[in-house]
Amino acid sequence: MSDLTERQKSILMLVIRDYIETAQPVGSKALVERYHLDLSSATVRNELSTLDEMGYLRQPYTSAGRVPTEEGYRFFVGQMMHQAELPEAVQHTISHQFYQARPDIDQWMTLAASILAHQSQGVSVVTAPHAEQALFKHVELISTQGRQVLMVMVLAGGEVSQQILTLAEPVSQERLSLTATRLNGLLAGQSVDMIAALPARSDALDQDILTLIVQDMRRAAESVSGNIYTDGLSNVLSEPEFAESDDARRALRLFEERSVLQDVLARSTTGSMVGGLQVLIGGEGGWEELRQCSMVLARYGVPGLATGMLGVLGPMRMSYAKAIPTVRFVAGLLSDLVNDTIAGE
Amino acid sequence: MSDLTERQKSILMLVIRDYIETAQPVGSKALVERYHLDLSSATVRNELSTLDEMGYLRQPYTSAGRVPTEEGYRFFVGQMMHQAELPEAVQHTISHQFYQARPDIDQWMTLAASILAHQSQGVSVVTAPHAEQALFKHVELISTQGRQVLMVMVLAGGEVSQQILTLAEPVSQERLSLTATRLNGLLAGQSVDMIAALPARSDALDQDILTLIVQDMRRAAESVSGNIYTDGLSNVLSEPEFAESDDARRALRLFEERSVLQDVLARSTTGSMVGGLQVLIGGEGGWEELRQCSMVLARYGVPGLATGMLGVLGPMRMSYAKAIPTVRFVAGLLSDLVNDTIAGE
DNA sequence: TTTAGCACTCTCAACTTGAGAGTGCTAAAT
DNA sequence: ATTTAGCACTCTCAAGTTGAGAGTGCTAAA
Repeated sequence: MSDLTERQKSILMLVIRDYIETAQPVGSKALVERYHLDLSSATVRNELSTLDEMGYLRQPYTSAGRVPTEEGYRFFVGQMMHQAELPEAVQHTISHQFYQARPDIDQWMTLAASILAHQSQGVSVVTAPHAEQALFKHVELISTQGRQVLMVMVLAGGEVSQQILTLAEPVSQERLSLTATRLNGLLAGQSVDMIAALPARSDALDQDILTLIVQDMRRAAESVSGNIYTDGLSNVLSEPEFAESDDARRALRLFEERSVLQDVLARSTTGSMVGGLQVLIGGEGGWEELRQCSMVLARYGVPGLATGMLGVLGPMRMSYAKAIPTVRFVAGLLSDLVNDTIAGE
Repeated sequence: MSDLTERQKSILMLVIRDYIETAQPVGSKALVERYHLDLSSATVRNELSTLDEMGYLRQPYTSAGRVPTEEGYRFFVGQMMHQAELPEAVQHTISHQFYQARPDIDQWMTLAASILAHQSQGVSVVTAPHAEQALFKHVELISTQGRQVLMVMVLAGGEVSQQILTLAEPVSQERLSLTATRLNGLLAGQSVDMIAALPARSDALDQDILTLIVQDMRRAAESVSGNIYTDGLSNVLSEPEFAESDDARRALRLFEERSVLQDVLARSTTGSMVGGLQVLIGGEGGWEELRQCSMVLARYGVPGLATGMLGVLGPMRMSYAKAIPTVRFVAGLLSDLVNDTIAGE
């Protein structure tokens, strides 16, 4: 399939680049003029026609200009993937923002989403780092009032979950602290399954908390990540392909009902993975809702310990030239942060 | 201004109700037919013309039907305010959802936002309950690795904040726990200002943590609330008045850049407050971005201890008949939950 | 006070039209 | 064997044009 002449390649790239900029079908004459090609429009026309037959381009209607097909975009991305690098100045600005931010996972995630959205002019998605296997680290019990207790649990990897529980009868803060200390000693470093397999505790309070801990850990394990951070949703509406309100609505909905999004991220180990990045074009993999969209995704973090995903979603003709290097760079940055925070020195 | 005859009132109500449903200017003939009035269209025409002069209605262009003015909506809402109640069946469904949800503030907020958005077909906004004055309750220090420490702080009222800090040199978990215990004893129940005024601690670690605690409490105090929960953003796009993409974009942006939203919520003690609810019509109070919008807002919680805001935003012709009772009911429900969780038995 | 009748106004959707851009093909030129 | 010029043809899109429909205000009669 890749038996393209050099000239064909460069024409194809130009067509796609032009279409990404203008969102207009691009014709032979315009191409020659705009890029000062040393060819006549007729020659270009012949080449376009060949590329059309090969499936890289198509005409939205008879005698209109050419528009890239999914195949075309795939070729384009393939070329792009290796060359693209973020300008150093931009790299510095971004790094700076991260190291200046308050050292808190929530802040980092928000910042990452914001940067991705701004740089790529698309919609960004970031999930918090998340351990494949939840390991218990610490629990804290804080009496708020009467029989209400706030339980704060920390997992190895830094995930924190909190929950309010109501006890059968009031318990003093001292007793809660003792219970917490006891459980911390007992459970440190254990996995959910190990904890679940523990023999029942004689103390009723211990047992209650234990049950809750297992519940919480299970929940933490099953969700890709409780929190998905997004930004740039309003960018969707500036794209001409979403001017027809109905498509835009569906896309927005996708982001509000996180479930679909979780699915996409979870299954995204499939697909063509190049250089740690993954580009899904036209909703590859069967997401009806994303048929006109592309995603640039990357996994970041420390494999086996704690990883998360991040990426950019945009129309098929999104600016890959910006999205790809940005996603790559931010993924690297977050990996470093996770590494510093969680893994070895 | 309110010297309207009964007939004028009922015609005005009908016009507005009709316009809210159809989004079309409503004319005299259609009005008579649709609501089987015992009047001729000519009579209605005269009344409409009077209402027009009084400033409750206006014509978008010569010889078109009538459309409500802001004044008109205000009248409509005034009438609505007292009568509207949520059907019992719906009340039960909603309560049920709350008591079935996991007892966790985050869950409750998300649920509230979701319910408001669905019921009102608008965009919902909910802020977490937040104490006017931050009182320290508890701090926990958890060593994650090397010199990295996770600090989890709980305020009276249940707000939890977490932050990662890097120490100058590694410290053992034992020493961290001791420090936490010491600080907990020292600071329990104190306000930021009291803590800030404390004499410097001799122990360097103590002092570092203390500084951080003050910082964190200050931050918690100044933001209306760190987290603003929203839902139903995609509903914006289904409204015909936002079909022109540019307005919709601006509205969406408003919700992404939380800063403006915070402002609106913070300043919203102004405005006509009836029965605990507040209805802002046409961006009353000078928010250019909200000129075509209305908001139904309520404060919930335990005054003086912990309160939050919740509300619905929609086009000026939003369904007040749904939004008002829903907001009122959910506010009551959340107040109960806050009360159960935080305040006295 | 209410109503019928009438002339008038204005919008909106449907249709028409012409310019512009683009194509494919063929035959000549390189 | 390529490349190019020329030409007839196709299709879209934006700009007018038009007519039906809905609505109004006014006047005069009930």
